[in-house]
Amino acid sequence: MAALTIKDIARICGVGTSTVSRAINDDPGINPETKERILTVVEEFHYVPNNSARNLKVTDSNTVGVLVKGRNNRFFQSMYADFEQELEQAGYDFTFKEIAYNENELLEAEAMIKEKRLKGIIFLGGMIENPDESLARLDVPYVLCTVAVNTRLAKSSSVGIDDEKESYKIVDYLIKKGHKRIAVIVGQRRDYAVGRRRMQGYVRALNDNGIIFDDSLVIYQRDDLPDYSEANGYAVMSEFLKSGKEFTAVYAIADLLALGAYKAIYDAGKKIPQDYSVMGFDGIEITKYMHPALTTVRQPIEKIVKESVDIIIKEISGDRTSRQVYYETELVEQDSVIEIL
Amino acid sequence: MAALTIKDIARICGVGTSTVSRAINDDPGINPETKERILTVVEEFHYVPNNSARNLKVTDSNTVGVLVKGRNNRFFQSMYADFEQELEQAGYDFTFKEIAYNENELLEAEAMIKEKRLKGIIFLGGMIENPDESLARLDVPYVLCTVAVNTRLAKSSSVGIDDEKESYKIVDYLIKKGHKRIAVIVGQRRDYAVGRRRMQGYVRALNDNGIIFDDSLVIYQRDDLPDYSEANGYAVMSEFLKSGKEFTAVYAIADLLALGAYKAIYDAGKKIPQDYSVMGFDGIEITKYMHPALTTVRQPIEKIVKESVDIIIKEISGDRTSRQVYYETELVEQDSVIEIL
DNA sequence: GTGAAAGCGCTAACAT
DNA sequence: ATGTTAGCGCTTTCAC
Repeated sequence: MAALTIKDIARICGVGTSTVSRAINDDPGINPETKERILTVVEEFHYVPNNSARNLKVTDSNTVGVLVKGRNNRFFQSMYADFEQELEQAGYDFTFKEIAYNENELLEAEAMIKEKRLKGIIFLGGMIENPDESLARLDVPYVLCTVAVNTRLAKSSSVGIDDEKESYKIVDYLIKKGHKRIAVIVGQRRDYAVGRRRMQGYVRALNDNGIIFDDSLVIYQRDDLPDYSEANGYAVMSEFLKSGKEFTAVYAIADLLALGAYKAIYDAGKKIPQDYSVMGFDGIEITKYMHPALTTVRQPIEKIVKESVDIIIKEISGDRTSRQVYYETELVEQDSVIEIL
Repeated sequence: MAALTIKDIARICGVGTSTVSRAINDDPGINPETKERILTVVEEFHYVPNNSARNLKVTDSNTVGVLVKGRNNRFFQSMYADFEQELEQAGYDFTFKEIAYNENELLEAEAMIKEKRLKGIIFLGGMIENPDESLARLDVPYVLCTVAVNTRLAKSSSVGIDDEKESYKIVDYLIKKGHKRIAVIVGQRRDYAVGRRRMQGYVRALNDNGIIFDDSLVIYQRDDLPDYSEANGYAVMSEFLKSGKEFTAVYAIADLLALGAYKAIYDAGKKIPQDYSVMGFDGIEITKYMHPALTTVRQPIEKIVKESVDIIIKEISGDRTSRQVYYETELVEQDSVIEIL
């Protein structure tokens, strides 16, 4: 049961290793009969090539990596199928890698690039500081897809939405529906990524509508529960309801938080939207199945993915122009918001 | 920007490659000063070792692989964190790999084993025919974790639940609550995996309680929608409701299907549980946040994961006894079932 | 404590 | 069309 190598197959078939290599890699310059004979043996002995050896040797991989910050993030996971499809259609192989929030995406990216000889890499999610500088040392083109950054980008391509602006849209919508006391479930206290941007949009919308910002309506996620989870939304909303603060609407900066908030509100014996209107952010599929269906803004993930792939391919093909593309979200009016007054 | 190799670092530091290797791998037999000097250079030049080369050379990996059948399966994803924790605690590295439903797990397993020099592999989910035979050629120990099989296992270790029995439990519970006309949302028409087993439990529970099986109450998932998804549950339940069949409870063989069914029922202007009781299967977290919270059976994922890891470690350590462990689910009585009559 | 050198399994020149 | 061979970048004896 010792692992078979290409040499073993070559010996068994009485051919050279390169011929075996040609057979298993669909190389054109090989006699079809020889090929078939070899493949039969490969099949019979269940020979499986060692990818490490192949990766080590191969110079021209044709593979694009997708490096996802955060395991188990439903929003990003909903994009995987699109990435697969787009990359496949463009003739690229792909490899996904999910890393934990506390892992360093830059190191991981470099490791992936070397290990798999990537042609390009797409960063999905997370927060990268000064990408123009920190990512400059990558050997291959990269695209930041829904990645939060703290600087204006010049050299780094990016695709996503403007979180501040879209957040503004939500709050403005609630205000237009007559809401003045709008609670908001934001990130953890020191969230400098999307949570912060969405919070900023909230504040600006209030200001523009002449509503004084009341920080007692700001609900921070707990740091002892998973970020952006139902459990976190439930915990903080339950607590907030107990505080007795007056409000007519609550805006959760992620749909799953809203789902948790729903339960907290029901537990308190209140009704949505009659007692409290609720809005979310992201537009994940589950919002349709919530009861009542959650009014939210939907990120155009198909467009975001397609553009990310388009850019990485252009860059791989030599066009190193960096582009920053922002898409608008779509306001999905469902049943969780009521007009008041 | 050409990729740095260990040779480059060695040259820069004026040492041999093996010394660099020792430095980056925390090898004990190295002068601490030399080590520090090398690591400084490594840091400065952002040298990242090539994992393919390392994997190729290394014989003793200490890595366990987890091969997941099905991308984006929320039930399995909820187990990842536990796997990580258990394996880490046991001193093993791990690597996850998700493959599509139509990919061959056996081939993929062999490739993984070779590429990463795995010490053992855990199959998560899916359906494997005749594992005793088909998996015999793997070079390393393996455990089937929540994998459906069509034979009695002798050589293959497995951990999971008895789907038939647990399904029986659910239906029996509904019957004890007075329900006689119980619709069931099952797998696609030719599902030979867990869907089939759960269906069998449904039938047996009816029989044992003297209720005649009525196949017009069996609702098959559509094959043009994702398996076990909210969308599928919604679509088939909507259709079923239109048919006007009489029933008082519906049992969905997966929680997400139940979530879809909820919406279908609401859309029809009916109430849960007053008009229809609903039960699910799996006990994923979201069931707590559904409205009303879904009564379901919860798979003891912590136990399942822990036992899987324990077994693989024992087998790796030389104890090749094969074990088949079945856990009971926990009936989580929430608010979606009402007693009738 | 450190360096030289062999070789992991494969692919890609280069011969033939 | 096929075989021989050189290395990809690393770890690991084995000398020193």
